[in-house]
Amino acid sequence: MPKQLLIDGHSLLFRAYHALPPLTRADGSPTGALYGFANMLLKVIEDHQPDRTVVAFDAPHPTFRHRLYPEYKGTRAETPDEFKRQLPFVEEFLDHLLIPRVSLAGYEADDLIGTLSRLGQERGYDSEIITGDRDLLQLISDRVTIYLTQRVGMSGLDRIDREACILKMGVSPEQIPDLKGLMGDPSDNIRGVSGIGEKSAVQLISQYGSIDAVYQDLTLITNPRWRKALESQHEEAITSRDLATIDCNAPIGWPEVKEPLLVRYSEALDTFLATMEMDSLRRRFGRNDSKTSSSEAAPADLGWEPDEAKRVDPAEFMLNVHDELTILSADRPYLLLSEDGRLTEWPTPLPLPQARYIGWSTKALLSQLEGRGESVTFVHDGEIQAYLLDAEARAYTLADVAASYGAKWQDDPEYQIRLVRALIERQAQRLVDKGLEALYRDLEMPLIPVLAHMESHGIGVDGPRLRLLGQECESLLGDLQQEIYQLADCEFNINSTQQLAEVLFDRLKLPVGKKTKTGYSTDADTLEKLRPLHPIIDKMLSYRQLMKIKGTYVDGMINLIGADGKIHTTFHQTVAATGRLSSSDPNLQNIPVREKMGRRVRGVFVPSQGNLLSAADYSQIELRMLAHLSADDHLIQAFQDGEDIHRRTAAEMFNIPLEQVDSTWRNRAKAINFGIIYGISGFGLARDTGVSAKEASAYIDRYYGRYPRLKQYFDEILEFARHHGEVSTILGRVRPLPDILHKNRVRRQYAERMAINTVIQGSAADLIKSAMVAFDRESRGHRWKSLLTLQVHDELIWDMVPEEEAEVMDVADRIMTSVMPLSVPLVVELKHGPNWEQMTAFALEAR
DNA sequence: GGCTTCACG
DNA sequence: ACGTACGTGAAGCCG
Repeated sequence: MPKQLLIDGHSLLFRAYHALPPLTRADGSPTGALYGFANMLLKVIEDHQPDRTVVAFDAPHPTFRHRLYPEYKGTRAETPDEFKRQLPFVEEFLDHLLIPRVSLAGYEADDLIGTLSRLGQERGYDSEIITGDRDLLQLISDRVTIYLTQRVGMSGLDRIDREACILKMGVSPEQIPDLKGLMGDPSDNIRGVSGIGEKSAVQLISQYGSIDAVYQDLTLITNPRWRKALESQHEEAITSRDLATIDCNAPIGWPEVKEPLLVRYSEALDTFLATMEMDSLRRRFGRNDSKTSSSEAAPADLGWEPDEAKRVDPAEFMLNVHDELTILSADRPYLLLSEDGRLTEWPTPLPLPQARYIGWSTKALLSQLEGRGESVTFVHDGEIQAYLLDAEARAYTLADVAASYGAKWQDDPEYQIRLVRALIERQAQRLVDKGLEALYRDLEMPLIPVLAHMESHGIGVDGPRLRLLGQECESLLGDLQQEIYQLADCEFNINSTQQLAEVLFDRLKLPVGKKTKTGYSTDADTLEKLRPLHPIIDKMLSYRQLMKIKGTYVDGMINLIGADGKIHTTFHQTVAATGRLSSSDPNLQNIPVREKMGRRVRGVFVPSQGNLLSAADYSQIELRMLAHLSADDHLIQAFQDGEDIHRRTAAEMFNIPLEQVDSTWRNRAKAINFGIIYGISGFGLARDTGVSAKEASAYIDRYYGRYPRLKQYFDEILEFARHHGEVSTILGRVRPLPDILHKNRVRRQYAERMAINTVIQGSAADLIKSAMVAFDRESRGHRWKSLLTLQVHDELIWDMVPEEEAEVMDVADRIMTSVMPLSVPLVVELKHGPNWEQMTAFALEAR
């Protein structure tokens, strides 16, 4: 049965208006309600998958209300101005989506919705109605369902069918007008019978069935107060009931819906959203259908090409999808996918263990299968494909991607399997078109099982030692708390930045520093400046540090130790827009290392019994990558000479002999080198080094003076970005940069820094991922017991069998330094130890 | 759920 | 005159 979605426009807009903060455009005009409305609308369409959608609005001027009643709506609050001003935007938004909207002078949205549900029924449509107005419950039938918006928040709808209506209201849907006729409805200025409230009305209507039946014989009403009220207000009851009855015969026609897709993307819509400054919405549906089609955009010539020999003929590549022996198909629905990629049904043993499968979020599936001692080969993963096609989309579930292709959603496993296949096929073609198949097939796909193994192996944690560290923090925190209260001469919540600001800046009259959106900042930088002014600052800094350790690393991690005494992080392959991995639950890529106390957290990470931890980390990987990409002679020479790069930069920039560079100058040069990678600005550099902005700008000029090719290369990146709206890494990974030509300078410059940083950071990510895949391939022939367990951006860590270390690390070192030949040498530093804290450098025997 | 802070590369 | 360093994840506070 086809279904139509009927939306109560004002109701939804009001919900959005109240649920969201008063967002505005840069020029101050309000857009919060529009933004909320748009998101709710899209979500509802995505969730309900209707065949058509119509939005009904109350008449703009309810003067000629046909249901005659003088003060109709009189008690409703005045429509706020910001709300009214957004209505035209909402209408324009709907027009762009080609969603019909209806309104009619003298009629409320209720009547139009009632009429539309009747018209729909005549044409074979079921109706689902989205509203916050309970009056509409009277429309419920076996063909009509109501979804009520919640009173708080924006998400979540309450599905009301006949049974739910009886449960919620105490009467059946068709009895609602009679109920209102007795109890009234102040919000609609329906008076009802005074003296009869909700409880009484429900009792009367459920007992007698209707107002007419109640009045059939008032002597049957034994409650004298009810009888008197009913006797004296018969006319009132009838009028009120008629007022509460929705008119399903409003003089409107059946709106034509021309567009077969659920949500239609167009340039005009994109322009509209840009004007409204709603970039998250633009991304939500814009990107997948328009940008990718202009795909003659070649990846930037970045000086390094993927191995030509590894490239496949697109036809052969597509074969993986078409070869019905090897794929998951609707005829063989073995794999049931749910939203989060969880395996819900999988026969044992596997039907075709040698087959090559396709799927969605396959790392999660692999891990579960591994837990059952089975293994499969996935040749396609729709989530990874979607990420490579649009690294900014940020949501790649089957439902998200289906929606972006305008596909319908059905909560039916067999349908979803057909959908997976169709989407994977389509995305595979796009990957080929965009020149991304090598990155996809030779890097990201083979990386999936590598990550799955790392996750399932986990890393050992010394639980008792972690708990002990927690206790130590706790006792130190207790002391610090008392000292802080004493120095402040009052007790307050030290964890509250607001309360702390009050103590520091109001009570203690310390000078304020930078501001945040909500008040004065109390971050470590600000506190550091106040340190000499008051002894409380020192205590605060210690308190913050310990609190972080205890809260995030001790308490947070204790809960995540598995039954095997290990921690199993989750690596995310489709999160970071630059191509890096990320880690969560817990995040093992940000375990403290810089400060002494925090470092002790590292000490609780241990190898398996009898093993040691071994690590290999790339030295200065991003700067080396930059030297290669920019082909700057000076920078390349610096690395070829094997010097300390920051010292060398200081010497070059400040004209000091290499051996005379002291730590001050070296640190400045180091800050500049970092700044370069981040897409440097004079202000940012000044902020981080403490020199004046003017001085910082002068340093940048000197830097570019010394490394002229670098400046030229950055200009080339920006030029490319402006022409193509995206940049690419060394392996052709693409990041869209929609703001690169933005009229707002702040936004534009942010995009420019992203452009530069993404090429550098992303290329470094390509490199270490390549090394991981290559190492995995190489290690298969060796049957080592040592296993790779962690990746921290430029570092790999193994749970190492001591006897295997020399061989494993020799292979690792060789692969890491040679997997991607660059014009500068790659250097890997090796460390090992009994835990992650006490790691010492070691070198391999010369071979 | 947004804001602030802070841990890492 | 503006108002910025890049990329992440987690925790506590607050409305």
